[in-house]
Amino acid sequence: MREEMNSLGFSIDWSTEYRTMDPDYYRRTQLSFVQLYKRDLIYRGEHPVNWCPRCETAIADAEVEYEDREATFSYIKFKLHGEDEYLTIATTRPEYLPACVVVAVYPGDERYGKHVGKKLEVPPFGQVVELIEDHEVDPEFGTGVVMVCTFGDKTDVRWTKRYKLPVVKLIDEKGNMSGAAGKYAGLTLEECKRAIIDDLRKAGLLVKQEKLAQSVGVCWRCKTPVEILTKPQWFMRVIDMKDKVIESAKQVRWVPEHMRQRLIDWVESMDWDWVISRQRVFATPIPAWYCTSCKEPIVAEEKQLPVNPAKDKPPVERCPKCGNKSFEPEQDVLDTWMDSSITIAAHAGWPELDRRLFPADLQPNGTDIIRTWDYYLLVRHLALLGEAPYRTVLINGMVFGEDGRKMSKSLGNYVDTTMARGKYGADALRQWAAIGASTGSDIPFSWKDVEFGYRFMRKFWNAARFAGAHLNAKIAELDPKKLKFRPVDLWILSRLNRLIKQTTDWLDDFQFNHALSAIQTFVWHEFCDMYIEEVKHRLYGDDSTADAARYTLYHVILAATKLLAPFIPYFSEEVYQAHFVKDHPYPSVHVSSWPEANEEFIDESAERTVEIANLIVSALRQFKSAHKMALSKELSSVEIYSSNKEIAKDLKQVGDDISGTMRVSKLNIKVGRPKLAERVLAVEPKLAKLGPRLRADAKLVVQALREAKPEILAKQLAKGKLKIRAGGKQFELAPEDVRVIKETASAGHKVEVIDIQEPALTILIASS
RNA sequence: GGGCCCGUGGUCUAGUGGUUAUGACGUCGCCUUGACAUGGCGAAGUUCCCGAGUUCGAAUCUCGGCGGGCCCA
Repeated sequence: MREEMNSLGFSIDWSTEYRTMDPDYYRRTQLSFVQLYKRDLIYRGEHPVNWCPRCETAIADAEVEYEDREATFSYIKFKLHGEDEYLTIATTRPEYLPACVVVAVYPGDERYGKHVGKKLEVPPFGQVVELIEDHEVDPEFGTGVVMVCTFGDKTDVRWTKRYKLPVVKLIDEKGNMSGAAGKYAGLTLEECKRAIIDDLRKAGLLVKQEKLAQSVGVCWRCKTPVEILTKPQWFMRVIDMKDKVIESAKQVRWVPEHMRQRLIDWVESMDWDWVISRQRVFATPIPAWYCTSCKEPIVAEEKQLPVNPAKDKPPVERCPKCGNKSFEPEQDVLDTWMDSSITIAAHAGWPELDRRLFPADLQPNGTDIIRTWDYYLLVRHLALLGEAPYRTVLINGMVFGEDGRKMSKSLGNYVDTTMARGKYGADALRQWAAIGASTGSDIPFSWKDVEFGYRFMRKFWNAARFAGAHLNAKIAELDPKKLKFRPVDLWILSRLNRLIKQTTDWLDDFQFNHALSAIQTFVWHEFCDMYIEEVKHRLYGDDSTADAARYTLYHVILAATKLLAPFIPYFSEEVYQAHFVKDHPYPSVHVSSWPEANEEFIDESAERTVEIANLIVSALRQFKSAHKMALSKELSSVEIYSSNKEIAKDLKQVGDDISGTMRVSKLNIKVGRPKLAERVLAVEPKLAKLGPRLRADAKLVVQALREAKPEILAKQLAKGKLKIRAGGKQFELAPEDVRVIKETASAGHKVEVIDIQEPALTILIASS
């Protein structure tokens, strides 16, 4: 486990590892027990508890899982006492008939109202119980008459409490029928159910049986259906703490936000105090003894801890209640959540609390254990220390198989981390985990995402290798102020600094998928596909700006390596060792400083200019592709036209980059339109501009623009303003309110034409 | 039955009221390009589950339905 976690590159300080079974740890678990006992937050009592008859132990609500099973719904006749009339009840648990203590109907139910208050005879023994009304009865379900038994389910527990009904202990700790079951005593629940149904059928009291889909509470460990029985147990008084816990959960930051609600819903739905004693062998001993005479519990003194009551002596000579001198040890042990729920305080050294470690900055866990891990941590630290143990709870989703279903061995959709890591390495796997789903969502395992992560690293490695071949020791020391940067350099540096800022913000927000995806897109598409291709001609030629390109390559790769370090720790370390460690004081990328966004490098003008240049480069690539030309094929002459003087002026600064990248012998950038026939295809509204201004009239204008002849609209627009009538009203549109879609004809001329619509550019390529 | 979440090309997925809906995988076509052909360029493919409402404008907000997941009863 530990080896696997290290292999996956988890950043864990193993020097603070603890084991809840070590005496030094369970001393603290017992101390928390003793302290809460003294403050009456832990008590011993006899209450209904969930009981697993196979494990023979009490279990907490949080340990009950629900499974859909098919049950048999039996309709059984109960005779009205002293009358010759019957009421029919429906139940899935006829074996509980001997423990039936009352029968209930919904208040005001017209079918049964006249019988309320009368007595009924419960088969097969004929005990006489009352018919009462209660709003919790569902009149639509079954016959609308329900038998209340001790205890068929949690509703029975509420009714028993509400009406102070007697408790019949019908089943024992092994799940067998007790003496209260009369002639059925000793049978298992299943045997008893069959025997009772047989007897009822013979007596003519069984009306019918039907199948019913039912959700059954089962033990999370062994999947045995849980029973409810009463037995003296230790409890923590959590019901009284509901408001405090909810208030505290509201103060904590939850990521994603809505996970807070899950915890609150869980707390609000709790009916019982937390049963903390378990009838198991291996766990933290409960530090208590009992007086053999009066059964008074004696809890250990703090200074005695840790104790094992089976071996150690109680802190008193005589029972404080009856004076008896002999004691017996508590046999039960503590719920393991009693250990795990103080981990944050224990980790911070509690009872001597190191305030640097408490509360914890982050509590990360899956959606499945909000009601256990997050809840128990919260309720226990609130009880012990009066404050929440964590500032932020980060909830991740569950990992599903490739088929989108929960991973399970029986479904065969199971992939373990060792297997996944073995094929493409831990860093490829980590990228899938980071990018496979947004934070908090369930995430299907995906080999193709793992492989994509692997391919990304290969791409980046090759780019770094390429750059490395062009770099030398002095690059790192170049003074950027003395370098002749070209706009493409300023563009990629600007984009890099935006990326640094964005990535940092996203990581602060735990949006790992956004952060990694932005880095990947930047590295692969902006840096590799565009920037590197656009500077090759400077690196190979005798260019006075080559050092600026080298400086840029160096710093982009270094910063990207650092940004990637949390995602792909092994790979970024390899890159750092291969290219950067020699120039830096830090021996590892993981102890180097996190990149800081430098606002001075954010250059909107360079971004605007180069993004247009990139459109032109892409257009020329598409042109070569469409004409089945090799990318390296020379283009003898290219002319680029823009009617916008500013754009034309900007483009002149990047003309050499375009021609160098796309192998253009003669590149001309011109203001105006080429002397070729033009056709206006459409004048389209920019709704983001027109909508807020025109409101309801926007629709009319859009309609009018669609119906008018585009040529005429464009002609008017060329004069500065477009006047249009729509719905009997006059509207005036400026050129920036619309987009004019044009097509330049090449037919009959010895050129090929490419139109770019936004911004409007026309590219002429001489046919060869 | 209740709460929370989700429904987006063939598959998985991003999407925060605004033009032509993101990306990956898959499919198809093309290109030796000087780090990467294990690469690049491009194409086809989406009634954004359905219906109503709010709005100038809805994948996005509201309500209802249908379907799914998780947690609980």
